[in-house]
Amino acid sequence: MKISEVAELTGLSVSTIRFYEKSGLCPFIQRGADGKRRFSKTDADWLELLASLRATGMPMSEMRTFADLYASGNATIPKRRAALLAHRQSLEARQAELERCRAILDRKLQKYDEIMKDQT
Amino acid sequence: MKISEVAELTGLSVSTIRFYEKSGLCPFIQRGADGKRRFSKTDADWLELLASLRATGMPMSEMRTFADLYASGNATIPKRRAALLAHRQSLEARQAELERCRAILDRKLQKYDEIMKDQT
DNA sequence: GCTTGACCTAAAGCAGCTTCAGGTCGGTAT
DNA sequence: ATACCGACCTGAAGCTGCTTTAGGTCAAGC
Repeated sequence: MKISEVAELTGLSVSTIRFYEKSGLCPFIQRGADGKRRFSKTDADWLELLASLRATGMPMSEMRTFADLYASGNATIPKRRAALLAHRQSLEARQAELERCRAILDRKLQKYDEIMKDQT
Repeated sequence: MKISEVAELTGLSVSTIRFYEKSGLCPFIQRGADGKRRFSKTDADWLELLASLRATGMPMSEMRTFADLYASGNATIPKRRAALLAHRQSLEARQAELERCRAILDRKLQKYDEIMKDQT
């Protein structure tokens, strides 16, 4: 698979994928004889997971830790599981926070509606 | 009200509030004779709204536009309403995206569980 | 009177990308 | 053949949205 296809698949930009590789989040990507990156299915899946972690607000430092665990093989699965569980928690908090903000926006919208009605 | 109280109330940091003022998101904050900022209830409410917009991903450029409308009085309320409605839409998209990512994380967690069970 | 703490400013630093400048290929239209 | 195009490459600079730092004022309490 080439980088543009992985970008399409994961929703990450081509630049972001290169940036992630440089940052050590996926240091295992192979190169063809032409020097271009070649992504396996496994690579693509990993990048999709990275994309989800990032999209849900995991900082890069934490992603880096997670990637290092991933790179050291299956023995680290319990640790990875724990990390994901913890992140899931913080994601739920984030979702609750978004709901709270949505309520604030909705109240404001209602106020605007009232003002506009009064002025008719 | 002093800045630390508004920070407490809105969840913004003191630095962020100062930064927002400098960026023209709330250019109406009064100063006491001592040169310190004095926030009215209205100011605090406005900053709370700003905080919600920011927390839900509105870019500063858009907040700036919104703030400029706010600063030019009640005649701009229909425009502000439209802006908030549009933002609400994008917030809903964002929430859906978070749900999607959560599903990916959950699938991954389940996989980990299976692997750990198999290895028992 | 001296320290402590809340405030102030301007400027530098940081995270997480994105964009730019400049270069190498392989394919295709002329 | 050659000239051009698009996808890839690298390294470095630029951007957004804060946070941190350095350095200073002032009122209050010991």
